[in-house]
Amino acid sequence: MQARTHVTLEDVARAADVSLATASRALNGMRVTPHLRERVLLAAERLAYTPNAHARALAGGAHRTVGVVCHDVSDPYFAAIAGGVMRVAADNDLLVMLASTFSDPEREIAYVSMLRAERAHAILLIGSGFEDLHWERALEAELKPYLDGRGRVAVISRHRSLRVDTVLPENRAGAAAMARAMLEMGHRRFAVLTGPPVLTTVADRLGGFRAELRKAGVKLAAADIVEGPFTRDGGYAAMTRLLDQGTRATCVFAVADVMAIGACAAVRDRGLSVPDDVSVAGFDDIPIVRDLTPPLTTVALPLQQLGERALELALTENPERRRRVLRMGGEVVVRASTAKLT
Amino acid sequence: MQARTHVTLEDVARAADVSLATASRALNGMRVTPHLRERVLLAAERLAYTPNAHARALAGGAHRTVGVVCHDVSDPYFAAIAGGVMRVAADNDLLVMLASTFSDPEREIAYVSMLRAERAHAILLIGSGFEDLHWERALEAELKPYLDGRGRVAVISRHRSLRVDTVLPENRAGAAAMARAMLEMGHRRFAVLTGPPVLTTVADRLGGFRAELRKAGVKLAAADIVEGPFTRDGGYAAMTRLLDQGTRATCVFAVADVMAIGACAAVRDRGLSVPDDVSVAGFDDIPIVRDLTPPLTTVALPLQQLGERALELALTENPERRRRVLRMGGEVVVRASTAKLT
DNA sequence: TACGCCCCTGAAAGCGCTTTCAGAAAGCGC
DNA sequence: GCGCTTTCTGAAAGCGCTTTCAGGGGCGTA
Repeated sequence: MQARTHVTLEDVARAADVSLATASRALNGMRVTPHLRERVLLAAERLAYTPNAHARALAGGAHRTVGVVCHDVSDPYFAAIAGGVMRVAADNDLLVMLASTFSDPEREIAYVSMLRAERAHAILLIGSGFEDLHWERALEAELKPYLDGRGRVAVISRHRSLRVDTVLPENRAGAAAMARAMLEMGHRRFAVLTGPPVLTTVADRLGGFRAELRKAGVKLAAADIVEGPFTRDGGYAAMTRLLDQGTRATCVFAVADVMAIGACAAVRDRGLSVPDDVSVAGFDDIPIVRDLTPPLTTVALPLQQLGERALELALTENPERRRRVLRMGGEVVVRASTAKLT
Repeated sequence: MQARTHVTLEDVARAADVSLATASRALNGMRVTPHLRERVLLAAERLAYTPNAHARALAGGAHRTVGVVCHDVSDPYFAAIAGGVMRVAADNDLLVMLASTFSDPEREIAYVSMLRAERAHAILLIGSGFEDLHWERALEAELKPYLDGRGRVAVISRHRSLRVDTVLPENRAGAAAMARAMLEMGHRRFAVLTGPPVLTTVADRLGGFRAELRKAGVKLAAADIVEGPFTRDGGYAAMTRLLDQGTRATCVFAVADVMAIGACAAVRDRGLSVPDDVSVAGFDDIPIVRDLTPPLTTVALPLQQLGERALELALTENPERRRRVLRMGGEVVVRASTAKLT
């Protein structure tokens, strides 16, 4: 698209018979005689002029672009968050560059590098956060110019040492609350369907749940923690394995709703019932879960708001240059996928 | 982010004690004495140099960026398509600029303009297509530089006159097939939950369904076509209205799965049963619908592939400069949300 | 009518990179 | 060892825009 096919400011200036400088000023709303301004605007309109964003950015003009990195836009969790980001972006006339890493840390770094090359105004990392200091160092190095500046990065997830503004879902507390809720409902035998443990999000949810059980003196056998990819099918497979090994759990906690959905399907496919034979709980409260049968008990996160707040955070100056942390969500929503044990 | 905080090629060249030109060549893999190349690469590494994508684009170098415009990323339909786009983008080292219009045609045009300003390699319009020639003219004007070039635009949806490469879901044929399937199951009284009629996608689905009924001599009363926003809640509200007005339909066809999901909820909330009291069918086959109870009968679209093919289309040269049209999907998948009428 | 001040316009520099164009260095044959 | 060709390197010219810096015109004041 770099062919001679684009109208330039010079073309407009010539058509309006003014200098380049004047044309630029007219287009950018600076003081120009109304008469000339009109001529320029008209010429621009007639020629269907679109300023070259690259030239503008290069010359130091405004360039309204933000970068967002997530695992997978097609996952309802990220889609919902992205929805919030998009809303704020639209309100601020920002163009969003979205990248899916498909959970590959290398790709995450590569994308951040590309966003840096694009000189994105702000960078948002959603659900990043790997339990890997080596990786975090690399990310930090990549993010350097942004970190030095005035806080134009925000993350949604916990990072071990990265000093950036954070919107933190209450993963640990939420999972703990879920454990408490299930204990109160009389459950004593649990199983957990977990995702890749290198993700801090997973670690926190699993950790919070376990800790609370331990506090209550309830054991969680290693065999009852089954790991799988962070997807519907991952949940299905994990639950199937659990069933295969003849688990005695009465309550299964999946660290993400999408996994819980798969788990429910697996239970049903065995001819068992949720919640009569086994209670299933999830995490996230993605929109669809209230329309399932039975509707899913889960830990609610205000997903759209997560995205909104994160972008707002990245967009507002941070004069004190201190890491701002916004904790959100974490309430247990009990629906019909979990039953009281009598 | 335009402060003096970024390392430039000049810095690298100086550090490596070579000229700018040599540094550029070394970094871009052109012929340079191995000895010098290594020095440059090392210097670049040490300084954490990231080329300025704007400068590069401006100077005519490669700039790997594509623009995607959709209604709302958080909608499962678009999310799934976007997933496909992301996959192909990742394979091609492309950065994706994603914009949500929230179904506002003005905003759609504004975004295309921004993408044009960014000199995006390719532009993808997903589910665009308004039944509004005035709008289409404006869009065409905005897209001009891309249309003149060698086919770097693709759309997923039908446009009336826009001459661009198209990945076309079989909306009309799919809806017709659904009508046939329902007729074969014995239904004779129908209702349709429809979206904004200005969307060609909606028009085609509604049109295909109606035409097939008419062909079979089955009437569809105007009162039995209820319109609502293209969302879960829109479907819920529409179905509620239908129920309120005492519809006698035995089968309700929603022009989108998300609406069908809302419709099912509305039916249940009335204490009625899907499919015993009323059959519900949708369109799209978004991933979640097979996990609903009952699983949703729908017209299947290979959503992810839609996105993949569209981007591939936009990325491949089109020497003959003819509009390429790829028709996809449209098979009826009968699940348990629809019942035979005896 | 003449002088000074202020605002507006135009020329030009530069943002960071790629690429052309010569010139320098190196390689070859005789 | 000389002169030619063949590489490879460095200087410089843009890419399209914003912005500084003077200069010029219009106006107010005496």
